[in-house]
Amino acid sequence: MNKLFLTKQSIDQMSGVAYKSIHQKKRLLAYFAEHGPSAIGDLRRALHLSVPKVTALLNELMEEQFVRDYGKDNSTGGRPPNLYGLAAESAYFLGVDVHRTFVHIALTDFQKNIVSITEQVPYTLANTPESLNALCELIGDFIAQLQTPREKIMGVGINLTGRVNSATGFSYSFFHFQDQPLSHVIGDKIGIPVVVENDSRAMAYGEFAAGVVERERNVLFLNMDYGIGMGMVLDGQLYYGKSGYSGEAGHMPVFDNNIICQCGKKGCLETEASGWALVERFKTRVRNGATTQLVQNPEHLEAINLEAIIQAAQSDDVLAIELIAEIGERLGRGIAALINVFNPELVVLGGSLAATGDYIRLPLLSALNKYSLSLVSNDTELKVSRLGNRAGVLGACLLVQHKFLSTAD
Amino acid sequence: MNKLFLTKQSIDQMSGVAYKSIHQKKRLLAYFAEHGPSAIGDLRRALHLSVPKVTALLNELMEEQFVRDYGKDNSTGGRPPNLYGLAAESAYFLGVDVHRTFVHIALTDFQKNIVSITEQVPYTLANTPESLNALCELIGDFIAQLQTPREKIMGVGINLTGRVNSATGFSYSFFHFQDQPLSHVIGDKIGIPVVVENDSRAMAYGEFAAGVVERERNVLFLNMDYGIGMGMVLDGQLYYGKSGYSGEAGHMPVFDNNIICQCGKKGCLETEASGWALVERFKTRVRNGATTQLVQNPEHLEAINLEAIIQAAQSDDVLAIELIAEIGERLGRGIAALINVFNPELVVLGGSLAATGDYIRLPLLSALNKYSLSLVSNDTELKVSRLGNRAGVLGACLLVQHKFLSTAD
DNA sequence: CTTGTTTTTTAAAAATATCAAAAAGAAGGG
DNA sequence: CCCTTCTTTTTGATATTTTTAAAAAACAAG
Repeated sequence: MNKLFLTKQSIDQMSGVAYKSIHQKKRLLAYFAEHGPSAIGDLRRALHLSVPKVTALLNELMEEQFVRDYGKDNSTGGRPPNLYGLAAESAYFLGVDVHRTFVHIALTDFQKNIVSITEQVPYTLANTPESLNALCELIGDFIAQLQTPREKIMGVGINLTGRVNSATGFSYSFFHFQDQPLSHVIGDKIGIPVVVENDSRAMAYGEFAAGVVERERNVLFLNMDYGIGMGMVLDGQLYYGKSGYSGEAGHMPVFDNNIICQCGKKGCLETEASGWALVERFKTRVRNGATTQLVQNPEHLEAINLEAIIQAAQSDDVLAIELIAEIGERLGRGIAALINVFNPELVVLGGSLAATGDYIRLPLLSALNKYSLSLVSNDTELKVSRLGNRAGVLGACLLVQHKFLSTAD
Repeated sequence: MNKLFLTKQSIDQMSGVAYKSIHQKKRLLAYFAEHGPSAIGDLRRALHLSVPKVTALLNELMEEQFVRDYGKDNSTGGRPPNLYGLAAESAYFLGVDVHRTFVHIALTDFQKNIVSITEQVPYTLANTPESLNALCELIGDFIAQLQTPREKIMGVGINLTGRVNSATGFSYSFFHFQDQPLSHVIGDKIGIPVVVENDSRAMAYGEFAAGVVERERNVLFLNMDYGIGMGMVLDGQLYYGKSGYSGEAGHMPVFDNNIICQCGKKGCLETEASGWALVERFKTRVRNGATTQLVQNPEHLEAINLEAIIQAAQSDDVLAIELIAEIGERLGRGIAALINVFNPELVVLGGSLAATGDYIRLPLLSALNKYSLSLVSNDTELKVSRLGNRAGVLGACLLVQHKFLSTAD
């Protein structure tokens, strides 16, 4: 039954009609994945095929269980068309969102529903083979506990921070121990094809495919955490750059300060407009006598970390709100630069700092008006992530689904 | 004969096979345009068609004069394959590169050769109907003087500065007098389909399709003139953004100065790293007593303009070279930001300032090392435009050709 | 000149589109 | 409430297009 998902080698050995048939079926499924259940007429127009041909393809796909009849659509005057769509339980996709101290793992069905999810599984990310093994075990455990039969899981998507080239399957910042691509290494261990992806890009895709993005085709997604990452959807496609290192917005040199960034350079956006900068500024203010819910004794600043500050802001801590606004204002300068360059329809604020909602969004918005060309920024909406901390793990699942239905070859 | 180039309306009325046949033929021609003369076997693989089908299509295209037999390729051991390619004289494309005080006009054949070109035609760009009429007359004069029959000119590409949406045909900064798109307005006047495009984007496409770009698929093109514009080729496609306003790199807020930019904001890249900034700094230095070939009397600074400074640098004027290096250094900061975001394979330096070659390129390069993540900038090459001041006009021609062969619908 | 290799042509087989007919509702009238 | 008419979708038979597979052709090398 799993005849649709093939390796690149087998494509060359395939006969012309076999290739064509698979290509057409994938295009049908991809159309369903993007547009939901559809009538034969729509499919015909979109794929430039005849009605009988589409009917035949759909019948085969229904035989293969990938497609299901979704009943009648509302009539437009005459006979109502039949709707066909993906059969939710015919294929599943697993996503793993790896953070420094925990992972999220989720399984989605063919209809993009979350079937099973475990969040905040304790895990320590380190660039060691042991850490990689531990990750594979966590994935194995998750699969073992599922109701879903293993062979129905068509792929596993894994998000990692740092430099990842999802086309080749290589991760350079983490787990780069072998000559083989990491995706193959893990894929061999767990026996399911693997796609590795950069975390911010996966989050961007999550919001794009199932989040706050509606019809927009040019979207910037800001992953605001301790650092600042960015995922970009341009002309409806995830953008990678030459070797998957795009989106390092946090290291744009936009300030004239002397703060040394993690990357070793000075003046990076991150040095003044990131979770890291927020924590530093918070500590400095407390040391200088500012009061906050978070700490009573200015000698003991251990309790101050990013999550704590975000929580404090949500409980109306004045200092937290004030400093988050400052961060938003500075971030606005960086985003203004990006808007001038990309002319996007939408900028999505994501990552842990996005949980502060309008506390960060509104100062950012006013900075945008200050720094970006008004004509350009009038084109651009600014929204807060809808998926929140599930953006990554959902993005991983959906990205695997997308890759399996892609006809790029 | 001109059956391949159709309006969008007629596509819907077309029968399925007619559409398919045109689609396939266009794909063949587009393949030739990109890869040059090719053998049937290559075409078969690239288009996923059978050999007899490709043969039949080629025969029709040869009948229609678009394709020509280019003789035998070198044998790989057995029978040598026949090469087919575009017939240079079967279709022509006209490009018009509009500057403030002059225009370049050129005609290219189907093989991307320049058939005829007139450069620096005096013309005054103003946002008035008269100026638009004058432009149309210049185009008409150019066509009248050609040997090429008018009906073989498949399209006219026109580059304008400012905000241009080439998909809809609207230009907003210039000639926006009617509700109709500008491309239709001009097209009706001269009787040939028109494509309007932003100048920097057209230049970027020129370098991409026939200039310094070889196999790179992610390329940033800097148009360094009085202002700083940018055209972007991402994943092998020109990037437009939501409404064709992308690439405003000159207005990224990266400096903390108080110089007010043309756009009304402060701190724009252009305020310190553009031809405009170069002229201002040059004047200031001369007023403060610096010596230069350009002026003897510091009271008379009229002779100082961008072209003069560039020429002075080329004749080894120390002040010019020094200030150009300064501009390059500052521009490096902006480009570093872009490289961090785009992870491109190549950044092309174009526009009039590019004529200074290594005088601007080398300081820029060292600034890049200072400001961008080394891993990212190691991926990126920095080259000077090959087409020089012909990038725009050639880009206009090639972009029209590209649009006419596109199967996007 | 023969043999080996690769490309091109050809004719039979398969796949696909077209067009006409049938089916499935919706709307309106008796 | 049922029947007729209207509209649109779906099906089926036929015509067309496309692929397949086998034969022929073109050239290189021995």
